[in-house]
Formats: sequence, C-alpha cells, structure tokens
Amino acid sequence: MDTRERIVETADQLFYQQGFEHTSFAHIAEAVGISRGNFYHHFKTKDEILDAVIATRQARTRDMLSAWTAQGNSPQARIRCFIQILVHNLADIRLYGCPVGSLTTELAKLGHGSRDEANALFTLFREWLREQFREMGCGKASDALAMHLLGRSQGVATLAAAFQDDAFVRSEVRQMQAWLDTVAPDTADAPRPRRKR
Amino acid sequence: MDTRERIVETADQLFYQQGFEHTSFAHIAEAVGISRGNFYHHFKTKDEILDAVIATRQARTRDMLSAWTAQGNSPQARIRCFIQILVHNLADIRLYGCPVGSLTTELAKLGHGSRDEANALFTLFREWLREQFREMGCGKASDALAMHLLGRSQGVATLAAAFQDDAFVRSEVRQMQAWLDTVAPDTADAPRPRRKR
DNA sequence: GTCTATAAGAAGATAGAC
DNA sequence: GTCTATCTTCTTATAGAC
Repeated sequence: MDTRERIVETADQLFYQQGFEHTSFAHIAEAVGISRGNFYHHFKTKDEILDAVIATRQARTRDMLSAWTAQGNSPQARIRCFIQILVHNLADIRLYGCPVGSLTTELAKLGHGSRDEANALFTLFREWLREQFREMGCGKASDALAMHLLGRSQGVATLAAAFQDDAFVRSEVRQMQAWLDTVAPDTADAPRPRRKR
Repeated sequence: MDTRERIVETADQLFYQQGFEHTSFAHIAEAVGISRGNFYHHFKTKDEILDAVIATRQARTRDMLSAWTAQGNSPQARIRCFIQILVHNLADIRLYGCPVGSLTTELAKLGHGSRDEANALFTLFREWLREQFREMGCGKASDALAMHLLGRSQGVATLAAAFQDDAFVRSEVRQMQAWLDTVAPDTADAPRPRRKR
C-alpha cells in the first residue's frame, strides 16, 4: 500500500471516528507516520482528501452490494444481509454511529461542497434495496420500502451510539427481519400501493 | 431579553444549523450584535455556552413534554404528539435534521465532556415515552417500545435532511401512527415480552 | 517522495480602557 | 456591561532543501 492509499485509509477512519472538521492534517499525518509537508505532495487541500475518502467508500459500498447480490439467492436473503450489517459492525456503530449518516449530517451542517457526493452513498443503498423489493414484487412501493428500511437502520445506529446499547441493536435487527417477512408483494405495510382500477 | 439570554438563544440556533465546533465566537457575536470581548463577560469558555444551550434545551423539552402530558387525554394521544413533531418541525428537520440526534452524534465524535448532558435530552424523551406505553398497559415492553419509536423518528430525521424529502417524512409519520394502533397491552410488535410461567 | 521551516489566517481566550 | 487591542495556539497551506 503506497503513501497515498495509507493517507486515504487513515483519513477515512479518523473522519468516521472524530468527524471531518475535527480531524486536522497534523492528526492524519501523525497517524500515517509522515510529516505534514509530505502531505501536500499527495493532496493539495483537505477537501481533496475528503473526496478521495468518499470515492473509496463508494467503491467499497458497490463491492459490498455486489457481493450481497451474488451471494443471496433470493431478494429477501439479500436484504437480510443489509439488515445484518448493524450487528456485524456493532463495535464501531456503538462508538461512532453510522459512517454514512454521520458524514452526511456533518457535511450538510458545514454547507460543504462534497455533500452531494456523500449523499450518493445513501443513494447506493437506497437503489440497491429498491431493486431487491422490486424483485420481491413490491412494484411502486419498492422505493418507499427501501427508504423505510434505510431510515430504521439509521435510527438504530444513532441511538446505539448515544446509549451504547448493544441489546437494543440486536432487538431492533430482529424486528426488522420479522418486518421483512410481513412485506408481501404489492402489500407493503409501508405506503399503501395505489391500485389502478 | 438580556444579553446573556440572547447569546444562548443565538448559539442554540447556530449550533443546530452549523454544528457546535463549526460555530465560532466571532460568528455568534456577530449574530447577536456584540463584540467578541463582551462575550467573555457572560461566558468564560465556549463549553460554558454549550452547557447553557443544553440546559435551556432540557428545560424546553420538559415544558413540551409536560404540555403533551396535560393536553392528551390518553397515552396514545400523547404519543401522537411526539410523532407529530416531525411534521411540525419539518422545515428545520429537512435542513438540519434532529437537534438532539445531530448534537449527541457530534459531541460523541469530539469526545466532549458535555456529551452525557446532551444524551440526557434523549433520555427525557425516552422516559416520557416509556411512561406513556406503561399507561397503555405495555408493562415491561414499554422501554423497548419507547426506544423503538425514538429510533424510528431519528432515522426519519436523518434521511429527511439527506434527501430533503418532505413526502418521505409524512409517509413515515403516517406509518408510525398506524403502528401505534397495533401496539396492544403486553403484545408489542417490538421485543416480545417474556411471560413468566 | 520526503523532509524542515515558515507563512498567513482563524480560533479561543485575556487585559484593560471606558 | 461593553468595547478595542492583544496573546497564544492551532490549522491550512507554501517554499525549498535533500
């Protein structure tokens, strides 16, 4: 792994753990083990690092979604992979919340130019989930179902970090899995699909 | 309203809109219309302002919860007041998310000493909701139901801000209201209450 | 590519006049 | 109580040697 990659990797973690604005060049440089001056050979501005971090997060998210698509033999099974990440990443989530949710919230408050790029991370999940619900036969309700599940997992991550409560996360994950069983084609307990006469 | 109150009021809004760390003394001073020096006559440190802001938020939250308690003639009706704040404050939530959720998330990442005080805002809602579910007869499931609803509203606020989607909020609020109707005494579709033999 | 040295600015915080 | 002036530290960013 070359220096540039190490910078991005380290910045990624620090932005997640401490927030984007709170993380300084000095902090990243120290963690990577290089001097501050060397930094600017790889990135001209802090925003460039952020963009690189977001880009790698997007790539990893795509890879993860592709893996879930390939691995699950039913859309339900694939959605269960999504729900399970809350448990899979519980140690981090309890401490720092959701990496996507906390970054988008921070960038929105900063009025940062890369806000849309961060939001695109949400959109990747949203569209992937929507596709799974479509394959389940949920039709036009698919997008609302995707947003519903995305929202539930966001809320769980936020409260998990505030209360540092593992049991709560596991309980909510169980409920989301149970909820998924109730989502029948064109019935969605989410927004009621309007049937054309 | 005296100067101190005006400072707290302004800081409260700016912390919500821009985040705590991103908001500087200069910014608050300019918004209030006083000099930076005058600032330190009222507050010795930035953390003192934060504590004052959190304290007023706690007081306002208590007042709001008391009003809901007095106003709703059934626990269900009172919980509906809680659910409705998402719609009531939609204009702000779409732009800045939930004031409690975003502050607790930021302070957690900063490792800030006032983190617990901010989390206490969550606890106020949690305990109030728990009491309402108790009065509904939900027994031991009451706390989990309170956390469930708190989590749902957090997720809605986060996605509302990311996607700036009013329709999503209204749809989710409708679903939460419908969900409330399904919460029967000692049945909770939330964590299943363990019955003692 | 990596380093040291340093500039330029913003931040929190203080001193003292009025 | 409010102001101006100032200090210190931190942060982003640059210049230039190796």
